[in-house]
Amino acid sequence: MTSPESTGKPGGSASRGRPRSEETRLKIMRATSDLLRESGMPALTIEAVAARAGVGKPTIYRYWANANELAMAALMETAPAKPASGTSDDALGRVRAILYRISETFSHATGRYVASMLAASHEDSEVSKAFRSHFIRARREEVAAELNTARKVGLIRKDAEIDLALDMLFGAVFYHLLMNQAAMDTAYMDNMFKAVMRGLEP
Amino acid sequence: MTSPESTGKPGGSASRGRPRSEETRLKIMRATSDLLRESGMPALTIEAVAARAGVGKPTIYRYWANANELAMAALMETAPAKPASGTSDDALGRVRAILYRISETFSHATGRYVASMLAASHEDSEVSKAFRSHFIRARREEVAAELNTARKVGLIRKDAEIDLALDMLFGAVFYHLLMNQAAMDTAYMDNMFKAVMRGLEP
Amino acid sequence: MTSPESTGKPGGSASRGRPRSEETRLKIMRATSDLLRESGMPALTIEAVAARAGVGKPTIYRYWANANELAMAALMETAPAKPASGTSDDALGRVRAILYRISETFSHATGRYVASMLAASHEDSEVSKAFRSHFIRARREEVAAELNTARKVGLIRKDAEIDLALDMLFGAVFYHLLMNQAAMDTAYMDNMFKAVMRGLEP
Amino acid sequence: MTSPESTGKPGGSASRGRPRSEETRLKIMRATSDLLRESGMPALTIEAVAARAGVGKPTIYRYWANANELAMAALMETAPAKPASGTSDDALGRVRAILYRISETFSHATGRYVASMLAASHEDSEVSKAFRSHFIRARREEVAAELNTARKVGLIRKDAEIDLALDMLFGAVFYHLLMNQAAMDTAYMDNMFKAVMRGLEP
DNA sequence: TCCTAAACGAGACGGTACGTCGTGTCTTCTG
DNA sequence: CAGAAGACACGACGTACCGTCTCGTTTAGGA
Repeated sequence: MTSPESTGKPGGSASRGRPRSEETRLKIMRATSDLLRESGMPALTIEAVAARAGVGKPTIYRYWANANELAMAALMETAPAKPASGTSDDALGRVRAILYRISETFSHATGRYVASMLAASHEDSEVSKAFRSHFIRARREEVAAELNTARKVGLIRKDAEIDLALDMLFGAVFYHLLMNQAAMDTAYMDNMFKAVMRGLEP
Repeated sequence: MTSPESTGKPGGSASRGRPRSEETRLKIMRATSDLLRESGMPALTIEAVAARAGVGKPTIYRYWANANELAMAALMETAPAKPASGTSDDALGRVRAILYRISETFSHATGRYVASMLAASHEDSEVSKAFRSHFIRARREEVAAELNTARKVGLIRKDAEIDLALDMLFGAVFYHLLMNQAAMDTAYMDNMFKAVMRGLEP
Repeated sequence: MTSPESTGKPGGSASRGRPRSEETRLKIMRATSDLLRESGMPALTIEAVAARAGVGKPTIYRYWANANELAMAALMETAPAKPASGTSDDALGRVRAILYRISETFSHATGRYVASMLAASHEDSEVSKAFRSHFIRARREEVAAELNTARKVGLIRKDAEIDLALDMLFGAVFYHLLMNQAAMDTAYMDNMFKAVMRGLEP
Repeated sequence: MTSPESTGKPGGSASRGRPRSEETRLKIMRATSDLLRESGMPALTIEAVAARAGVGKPTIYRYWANANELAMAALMETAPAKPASGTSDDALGRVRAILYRISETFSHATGRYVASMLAASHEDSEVSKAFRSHFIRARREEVAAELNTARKVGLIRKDAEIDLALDMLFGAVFYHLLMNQAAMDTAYMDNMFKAVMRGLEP
């Protein structure tokens, strides 16, 4: 999933030669995460990763095209999309929980990098797409599912535009993060959530 | 306003030596904008700017600390916060107009860079703050003023939380830009606006 | 012999990584000599050599520490210690021939640089030592051998101090060069030689 | 004598404007000597001298053309050609004393710089000539005078070539310095002197 | 069981840009 | 007006990484 070059090419010569070592990939990922955590993106040079991982530079280039992709890959492995723990029993409560979690995740050091990279990555490389999907699309669909449930149950209007609601919820969270460099506090989040819901309620 | 080091400072030794040349500063700004427009951020090296502007590298470093600050300064001079033209006569209409304008501005090439840089700039350098202020705070306050007017006139609830509304409006616009790499279309924007307003109306 | 870092070193890790390219070294030497010949020491910048040789600057620094060492290395390769051609059949005649040759060598453009560098180099780097050895020690020992022969044959005193004679012979030649910026003329050289010999003869 | 541009132009406009300050010149000389002593030639930049002397760079350039000339000027003021103290009463003894002194002078740190600069300076600027004259020609003529005296008194041959003898004496001293980076020891010097004299004695 | 092709470490290579330093010239203000 | 202060265009410095290459050395398949 992570490595950009699909390994199994059944057609052709069917993978001759020595296969890529999973251990090597792990060493690289580990070194990358460590460097990111300790010194941030600007210090994340291929050179440094190679030295730290005890790996040749070409080996890294075999897997990823540049430092950015490398960072994305590492962040995806390091910060897995953990499911919302301690779920409430009503759909809207669960939505709120998810938003809380997101707000917190992205307010921490590493999360900040993820946010920057999400905003800055224009290219549509494989890794870039995977990254977006991993960190946004996935959570977005999580919330979308809950809202659909809520709609079915009648908690929100039948003709409520889910997509719009998602833009507003996520938008507010991220914009607040961007502006204030900190997670939303509970009260503010609740207000925001209520305001959006007011626009959706029957 | 733009140059990071205020020139005046009558306190101290009252500006000894040859004063900095405004013309030089302009040449640098011009070269920077040109390079940004033609080839984008990755091509914006101090080296290239110096060559293009016919200026020594140290001169650039005298004014700005790195390529990022340089870019921000240039973008601020180049893309001035033009006031909303063709203003409607009702406050909410004007808000919508402003949001449209923002959405369009940031969907164009240069605007995309501005957005990325806004999201990516962690440091709180002087220039960085000015940049945020120039591109966001200013527009935000423009809208805030309109919403306050609307509140006074009774178009929205007396206890409506303006700040929250601003987060939602701007958040939705930027988040949409980020996700879809394009400006909101008219209909979508109208829906969004209506939804937020529904949360605020009396 | 010339390259400062001996390549062999069988002890240790036995030359890992891509080996240094002899061709590259040659390109650098060639460019250096050319620049020296055409424009002299002040024009011998690492930058210029790199450009001319079609080589990266770091590559040059991998081999030599600074422009001076680079120049020395190139001069050693370019101006090889050619043996005295047309040797006479008596030892003292051969000595005189060698001195002539030295006087001429160091009175030409490149030779002047060599002389300056010999006089100016204080440090005792590897290259610096090799340089001295190449241009002085070697010739000196050539002459020393002849004088020893002469002593055996009885042309000069048994207790003649060869080292002293060498200092006087070479000293006079170089000092004259230094003062007059030109090679000794034949007559003057003969006189000098005779005077020194008078101090040594039986 | 030292400053290349003669200050007192009595003819013409009779020194218009503020006259050059001797104090300024002295500050520059002092700073130059100090820097030379403390950190050597490579550290002797116009920039550093200006800063240390509390003087503007243009002021330095008004007096000297480059760092080399500046150094020469300072060395000439700092290391004055002190006359041979404790003179013996015979001419050859005095010659030997002078040579001793030279050998010692040029074996010390600053002297080494002087020697290098003597050897390396190709250009024939005003200062360069003065420098040579100050450090060599003067001593040379000192010795020449003694040798002429000796010739008159009959200590050396009537037809002895004084110039040649000077080349040999000074040559041996400087060459030895160059090769051994140290002053001649007494015994060696005596031997050398005797050997040259043997070539000259009646 | 060999053969062979790819992965791997190491590091040299041609480059590009960095940020700094020094040069020598200039411009402005102060004494 | 000389002189200090320092901005300026220029150019070289030595360093850091880039991404590619060439080595010698594993490490598995497929022959």
